[in-house]
Amino acid sequence: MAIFSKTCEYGIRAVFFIAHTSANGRRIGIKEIAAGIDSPEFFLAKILQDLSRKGIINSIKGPNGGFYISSENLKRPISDIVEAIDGNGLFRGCALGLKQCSEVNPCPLHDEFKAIRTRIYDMLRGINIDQFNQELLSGILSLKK
Amino acid sequence: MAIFSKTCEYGIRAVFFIAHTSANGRRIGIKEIAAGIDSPEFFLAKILQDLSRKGIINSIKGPNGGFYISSENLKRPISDIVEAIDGNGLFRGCALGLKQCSEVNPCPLHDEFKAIRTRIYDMLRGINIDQFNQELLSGILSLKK
DNA sequence: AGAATAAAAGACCAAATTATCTTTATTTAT
DNA sequence: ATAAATAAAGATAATTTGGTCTTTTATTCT
Repeated sequence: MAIFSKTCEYGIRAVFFIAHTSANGRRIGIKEIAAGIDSPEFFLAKILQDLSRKGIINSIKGPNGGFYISSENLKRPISDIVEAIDGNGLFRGCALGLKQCSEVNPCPLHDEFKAIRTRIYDMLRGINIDQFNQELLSGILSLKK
Repeated sequence: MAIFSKTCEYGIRAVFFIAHTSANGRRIGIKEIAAGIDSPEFFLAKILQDLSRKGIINSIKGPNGGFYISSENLKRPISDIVEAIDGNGLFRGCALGLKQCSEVNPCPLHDEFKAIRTRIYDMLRGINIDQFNQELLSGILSLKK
């Protein structure tokens, strides 16, 4: 198993791509995004519709329309995208799927994973979308396979 | 998304349960294990068959048969169970699903996740099944929901 | 107003995961 | 030998995830 679902992988990549290519209010269409991050177009459309409905990204219909990310949304941490798509299962809940697992009734892996979960959460919450723009622009980072 | 698949959650819980209840060569049947860890019996049977085939746990058919864990297998790290069931996707590969992601061509989350993946792997590799027995016996840890 | 453009929404399909039930093979005890 | 116990293997079904296509709605431009 991977860390994120396919949906979430595509979602994060698309958000970075939109932020990267549509800086200063310019919009970008679904076809171009899908090609840019190498994902199935119609599937990605569903994902972006969902993120748009949830207010994580922005969109406008019609000619010259497309997806973009408002300046407020650019400040969102990556954890917002992950939580919107995959929920908080990566950060909370028991690694062994036990409902009663807690501090007083810990599963065998409870303490070990507590630290790791916190670290993942802090990391994803500590960086926002905008922070990657410079690095993407300077060509250090890559979004395509 | 959770960290492990359902299959893996049940698998780990079952392995702990077998190790816990069948110390010194005693065997335990699938029904008892399923009840003990609160998992669907036939589904768990499949999982244990698989782990048995892969040599992670041991089993014997017939009267007084059942599952057990040899002393060598008790020394296995938890990572062996995870790798046998969920593969190494949690430890290796790109968090964003990019095939070309690497040190020289890193995805935006590459460095952040490198440390976390390593930590998860080291943790799961650093503790073996046997180590939990004492804690389970002393009642500190819990396997049932 | 009408045509063109683009996302939103809805219907559908495929594959993987999770789950259940039945039959078979192996071992033990009588 | 036979019966009983038990895991292994096989078949099938339900659910979730991943993916595709078509129709509708909103917007813009002429």
